[in-house]
Amino acid sequence: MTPILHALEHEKSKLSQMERRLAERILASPGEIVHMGITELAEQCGISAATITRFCKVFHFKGFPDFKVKLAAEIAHGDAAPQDGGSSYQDIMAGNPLSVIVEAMQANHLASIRDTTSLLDIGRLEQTVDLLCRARRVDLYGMATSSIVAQDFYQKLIRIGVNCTAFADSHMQITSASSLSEGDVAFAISYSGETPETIDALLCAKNSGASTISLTSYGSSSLASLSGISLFSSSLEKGMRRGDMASRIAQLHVIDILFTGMVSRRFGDYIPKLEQSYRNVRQFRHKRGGTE
Amino acid sequence: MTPILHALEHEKSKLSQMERRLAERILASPGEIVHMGITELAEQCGISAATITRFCKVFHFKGFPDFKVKLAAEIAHGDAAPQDGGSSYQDIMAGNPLSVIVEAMQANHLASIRDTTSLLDIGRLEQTVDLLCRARRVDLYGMATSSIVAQDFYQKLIRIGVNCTAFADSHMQITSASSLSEGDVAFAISYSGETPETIDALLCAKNSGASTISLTSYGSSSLASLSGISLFSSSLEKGMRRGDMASRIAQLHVIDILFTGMVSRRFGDYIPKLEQSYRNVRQFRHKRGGTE
DNA sequence: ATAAAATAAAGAAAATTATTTTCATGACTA
DNA sequence: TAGTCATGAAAATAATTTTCTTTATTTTAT
Repeated sequence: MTPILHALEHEKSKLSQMERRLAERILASPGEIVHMGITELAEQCGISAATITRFCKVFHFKGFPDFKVKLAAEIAHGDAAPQDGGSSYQDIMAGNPLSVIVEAMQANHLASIRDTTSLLDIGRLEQTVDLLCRARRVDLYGMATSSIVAQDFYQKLIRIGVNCTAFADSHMQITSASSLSEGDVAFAISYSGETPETIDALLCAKNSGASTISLTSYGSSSLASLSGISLFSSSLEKGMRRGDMASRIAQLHVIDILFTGMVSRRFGDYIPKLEQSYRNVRQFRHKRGGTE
Repeated sequence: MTPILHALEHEKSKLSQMERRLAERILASPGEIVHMGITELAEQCGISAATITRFCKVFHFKGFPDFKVKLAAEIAHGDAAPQDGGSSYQDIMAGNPLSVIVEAMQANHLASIRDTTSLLDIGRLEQTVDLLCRARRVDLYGMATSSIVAQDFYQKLIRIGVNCTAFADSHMQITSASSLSEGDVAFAISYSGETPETIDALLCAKNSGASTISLTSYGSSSLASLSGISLFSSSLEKGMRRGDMASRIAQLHVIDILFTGMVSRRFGDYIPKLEQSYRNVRQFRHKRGGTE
């Protein structure tokens, strides 16, 4: 199932009555929805158009048309792409031979990258790249698995001379967040979007006047709601226990896009720094001569 | 090419000037179009919105929104699509619009995962899983980008109670390697396979009697040659400057396979520990209650 | 060959339609 | 009993489509 539909299914229980009715209608025949206007859909569900718009915002779409386009892209995925096991996530069970695991893992990771790409909102990416390029200082927040992603981004950013930090320690995150100010950027990464430490840090950064960006798995989450720009990677089905594997790869995929976007935008500034950083590492090593 | 885009390409010559300009804009980056309003697109092409609507009708769509939804569905089909085996890596250039970067990045990452999977040697993977499951102690070595991968593996391994370390500091790596002995495993990760610090650490581990495993980009490298088991991720074409992006994702892909292989093999031992580790994190958080 | 008529292309403005926001109401909750 | 929440109605806004007009191009009749 596609991330959007999956998210609907998953969050259905948390929705209000009318919203649930809408969710059910969408799940019943997603293919129809994409060719409908908001009014038509509202009538069919016996609800108001306003509710539909609100519903779309809950799921972080810009509005109903945006929802339609993204949904259309995803359902298209679903019934195509059978060349690598389809884009559905495979659960990995006990006692499977390694060859099965390899296949399943490949299917998962491929699906996760594809799904993430189709969820991406170019406009938001642009904004994010913009903020990051301009930022006086960038704070990266993430715990556990997400701290890996944060550190990865950190390594990239310092190579192009962006003033940034990535603390794995939650106290340091807060401390750093408190000292941000306008023109700074706080970037929070979380698989669930509910990691308290990360939420706290982002809130703190927001209060300090920094721009806030989140990268979470798709679906409504606290972190996404309270951040200025919310970016998403694809989420996995419930049954899949270790969803953070694919998620982490999907998040790195987004990070790579952001970073490349930055470099591409400010080629002249960044590339020399990047080259220099590579050169310095090599040079230093040669000088040292492998001893020590 | 998708039917819609193909049709545009084909009929382009028969269209009028302004319509051709529009068709070209759409063909240039179809992915962007679906997220645009008619007005925005009109401006970008220097034509009027009316022309766009007319254009859509020529191609038998109900209107522009209808066109967008259909196009979105179609490019979703096509965007992955290197099932022809031609999994070629795209170079990412300066000044590219983000939509192009997104597509290129997706192509790269998908290709890199596919290629890596096909390079994998199941036998070696089995051996590796075996060694890791039995190991008294596991050392993970990796510098810079590869240290991210090492830390990721570290986080996974400690969750299932494997006694392991992942130092980013090269002195600590050596120190730790020196204290290994038979029955221990040293796992070295490096994109180039030539990182001196990592090579030193692995050599040291080998001298101490530990089993040695390397994970590098495909090709002959010092690290691969001197390790007991050498695993490979896909290597990129020369032209691609920042190959470490895709490489890192490919390496994580391998790590995921190894880890899942371990869990799958010793399901009874590992799963309870894994569950416990998740539970503890949650529980601890609740106790704390979000204060502090 | 040239002027008038016809046709086609394209934009501007008007009309329409779709979507979003605001506001008011009633229902449920603490 | 105040307060929050869900919801729809209506107002506001935005997007799209249609109509109308202009301009350029081609055709045709002289």
